[in-house]
Amino acid sequence: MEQWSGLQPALPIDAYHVTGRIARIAARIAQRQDEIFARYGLNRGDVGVLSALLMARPSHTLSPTQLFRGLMLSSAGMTKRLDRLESRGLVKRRPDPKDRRGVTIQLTESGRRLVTKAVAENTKTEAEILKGFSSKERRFLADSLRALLHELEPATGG
Amino acid sequence: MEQWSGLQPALPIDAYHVTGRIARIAARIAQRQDEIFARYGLNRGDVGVLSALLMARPSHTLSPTQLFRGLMLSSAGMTKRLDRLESRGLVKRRPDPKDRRGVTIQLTESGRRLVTKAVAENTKTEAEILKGFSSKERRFLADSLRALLHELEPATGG
DNA sequence: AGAATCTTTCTCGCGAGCGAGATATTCCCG
DNA sequence: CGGGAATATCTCGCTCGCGAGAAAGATTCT
Repeated sequence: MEQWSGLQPALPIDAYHVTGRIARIAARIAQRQDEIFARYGLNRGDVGVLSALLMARPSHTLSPTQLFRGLMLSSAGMTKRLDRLESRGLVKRRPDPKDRRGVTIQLTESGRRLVTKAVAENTKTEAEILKGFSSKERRFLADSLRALLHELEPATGG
Repeated sequence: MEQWSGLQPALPIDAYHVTGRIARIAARIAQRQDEIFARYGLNRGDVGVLSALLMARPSHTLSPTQLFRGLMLSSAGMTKRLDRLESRGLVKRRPDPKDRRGVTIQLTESGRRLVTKAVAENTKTEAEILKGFSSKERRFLADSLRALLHELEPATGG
């Protein structure tokens, strides 16, 4: 941190130096993810759904509502995504036994295998991005971003 | 899982603690921008074009190629954006006097007024996001993000 | 100069997500 | 218990951006 700060003269940091760069970085990361996931026939949204299900213990099951809220998507968009994923056999819709309006979305075994591979490759690639950062710098960055995210969505953590 | 504070040592930071948060923050910032710009009848892409033109001195003029490269858009997408903006009188297409294949896109006076207002309001809102950060923290964050962006697009400066 | 190649912009058709609203079910409260 | 409000999912029509490729003009090389 000191090493970077030392290089900069005392100019005030305007918000767009942060927000603009974040937008741009996010777009670049998204591009890379698109390339990687395309090798598995998936797009970023698909992987979002599948990996949310992968992390949902113990049964790899969530409701469409949980999914679209967690993934910042409309319910209409989620319906379409789930249609695509289900038609490829990566997830399975079942009636929710507790709520007859509802549906549960379960990751299939083939979905589990596919998303595991895609995520592993992406993780490897993302680690590259941070290779120039020390352990301390990473922690500071991650903590700052957590604070920023908290500013933007007070309810949740992450 | 995410309970630690910045003071606790020794937990390694995985890349997704950075990349995942950046993606999420970018999505939230985008949501806010969408709300603000919608009040002026604009979307984020429109503002990208208009503010690039606004910054293009001295004549507020750029080519479609400069625009779509700088804004990470396809040429097809840029054509459509420019169609929309031109039909509203916010920009004007003229033949490029130096290259008869080309076109120059010029911000109109009404476009200039509109984008100036929209950007001013957005800037005010974005400053709010960083209000919890000290001057040092802002600098660290901005510098880290610049380094990260440099990692992702080596050619350009951010 | 002429041919091959590159560049610039635009057209076409498609995919993905959104908002509005439909339908079925559950919750809340008198 | 019953009626209105809330919730869960889905359908429909729309917008936006993308990839592929067309058309016109510029550049390069011999």
